[in-house]
Amino acid sequence: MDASSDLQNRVPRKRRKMQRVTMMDVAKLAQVSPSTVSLYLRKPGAVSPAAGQEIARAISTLGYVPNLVAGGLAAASSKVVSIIVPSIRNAFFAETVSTIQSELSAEGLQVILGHSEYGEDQEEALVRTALSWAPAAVVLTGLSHNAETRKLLQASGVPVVEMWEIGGKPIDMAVGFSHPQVGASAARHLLSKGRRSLAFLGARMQEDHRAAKRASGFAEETKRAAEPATCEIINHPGAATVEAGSLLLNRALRQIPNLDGIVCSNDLIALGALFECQRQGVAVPERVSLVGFGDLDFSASCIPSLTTIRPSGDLIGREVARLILASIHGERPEGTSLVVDTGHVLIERRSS
Amino acid sequence: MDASSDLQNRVPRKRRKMQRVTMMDVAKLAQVSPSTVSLYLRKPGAVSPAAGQEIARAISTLGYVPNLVAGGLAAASSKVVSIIVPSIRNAFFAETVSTIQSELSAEGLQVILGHSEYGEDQEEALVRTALSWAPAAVVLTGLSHNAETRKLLQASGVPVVEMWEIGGKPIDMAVGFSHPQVGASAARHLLSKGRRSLAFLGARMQEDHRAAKRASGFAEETKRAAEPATCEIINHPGAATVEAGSLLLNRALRQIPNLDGIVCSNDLIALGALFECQRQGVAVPERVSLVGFGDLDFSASCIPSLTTIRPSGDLIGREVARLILASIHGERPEGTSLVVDTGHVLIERRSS
DNA sequence: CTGAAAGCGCTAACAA
DNA sequence: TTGTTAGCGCTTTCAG
Repeated sequence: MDASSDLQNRVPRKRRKMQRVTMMDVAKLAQVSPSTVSLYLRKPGAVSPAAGQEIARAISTLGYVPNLVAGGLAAASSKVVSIIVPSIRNAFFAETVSTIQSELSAEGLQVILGHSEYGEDQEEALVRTALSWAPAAVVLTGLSHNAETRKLLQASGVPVVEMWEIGGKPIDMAVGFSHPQVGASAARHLLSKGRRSLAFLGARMQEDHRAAKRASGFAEETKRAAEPATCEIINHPGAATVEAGSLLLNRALRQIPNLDGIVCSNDLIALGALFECQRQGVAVPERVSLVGFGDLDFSASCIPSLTTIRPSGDLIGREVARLILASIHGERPEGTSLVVDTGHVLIERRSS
Repeated sequence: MDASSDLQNRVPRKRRKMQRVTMMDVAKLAQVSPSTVSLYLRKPGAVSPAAGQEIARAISTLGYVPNLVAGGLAAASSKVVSIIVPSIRNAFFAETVSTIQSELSAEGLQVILGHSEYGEDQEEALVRTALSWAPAAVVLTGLSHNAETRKLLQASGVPVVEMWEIGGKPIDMAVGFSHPQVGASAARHLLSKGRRSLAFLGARMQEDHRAAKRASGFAEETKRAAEPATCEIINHPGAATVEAGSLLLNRALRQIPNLDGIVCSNDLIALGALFECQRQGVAVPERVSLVGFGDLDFSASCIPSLTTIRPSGDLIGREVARLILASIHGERPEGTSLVVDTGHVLIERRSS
């Protein structure tokens, strides 16, 4: 009897749409109104201790799980933050995403992830779906986006953080560092070591604008050098992998007879170049100095250890999270800049 | 003038009240009812061409973006798939997540990401929030979860896929391979090379149950060998990094005098071990054979190239996506097993 | 094929 | 502090 009546009113006829426990159920059991439960959930201190206790009990006996979808609709802004990166497989972005996720989940925010594969139109599509979640914030990678993307975001009024790059006009906020400056630092380092025939080995630079900027910053600085030095930029159209590093090194060796200094657009490429040098009998750093970018896991351990530039994806992630939380809490400081420069550090090791 | 008006409409005073374009607006402009628009959006073929055209025009002139939050609430199931991995920084999971994301986004599903840092209670919390999105599916890593997690998931009725491991009873569906078998394959390979003093170098095995299973599969197989062979398992409590590989190798060298065969619980550790061998003057493969796991980017390029076992995170991702889509479309084949074994392949290279 | 109507579960004024 | 009252924007019967 009891069971069947229960069944009837909880299981709507057709779709066995699973009798989810709602806030209403909690309210009934706790003998308060639904809005009190809602209030309790959002600001536990705002309800009387007695009521709070009842509600807490009801929640746990019923196994209530709040429905964030409904909450998001009612509040006109869901608790999701959409992050769009070129690729999650990339260790840099994985680190940043991971950090952002940790920081935001502590505040009850969820992370929705998308990857654009370095395509601006892909990115636009992702922004579109992102926006359809009425997100609390959107995080993009870099400052290069197509016009439509910028327009959509601007029109939405949602806080936007562009990360991993500064030096242009952000849509809203930006956290990162200057890529040309990274290239310049690398160039200065090699020049200071007396290297004069330089090469920049990059991958996918037709799409990866940030890598391209590191390359051009490098080239500029070389031109500006006190002593005359030459510099060539070599691009591998495919992904930035260890394998690409090997290929690029061989091309550089062929194209530049006196090659004595190399900057790679990231440490994976540098590792490949290092392995290839070993294979070709090119002594590092005696004959050729090598500088990477990223300070990945292996960079300190490889042989010789790799001189590299650390951008700190972790710090970027933390700052992104901080800006997002400030925006959400309405604490966007008027006076303070909404562009955060996380800088970069050149870590000198054996390879140079 | 222009700037100030721009500012005004971009930064609403306090709460972003924002007049979003709704389906209603589209309906009005297209002179049809909202439900027709809704129908058109879900099954364009089901409305008359004339109406369809009007609606399409209205959508584009208005710049309408559907609100998935509202849709999810009404449909009682949102278009999100929640994926919970131990860590996104881990290249294996990054690859799988990336693949799942690509496959699902083609079907209009979003991916929400969480990482448990190898903690079962953390995982439970993530499952709780995941469920509060009324997700279309939930993806977990591995088969080890606490009782509460299993209960929550089971009670929810949401399709669940456990990935990267099979060999136990899944909550619902599972895609992966047997870790003990991976360990056994590695053991057989080394034994076949005449190696008799073996070591398994692993990291974080107190939490990473899958690595621990590879280790025990390895140990079992060694015991079972025709010729007598010894095997030690050495664990590094911290994360599985290149650095850890170096440390572990040194410990192994110290503990096992005649050490001649090593299996690492992943390629990062193997790379660190390789570097350390080079530093210590231990010839690979002459004195010690080395086998990794994962077939990461660098494994084919390093010196000597690394013998490793490829689990194919990509294939796992594709299968996970396939099962999810089948579940959602209600095509779960009764007869077919809901456990997919993606197997593993030993790739023999120079290090053994 | 199209439209009217009834919510989905929750939040946020506002009133009490 | 608590309860009442409206929706949030969409999907989904069910009629027409």
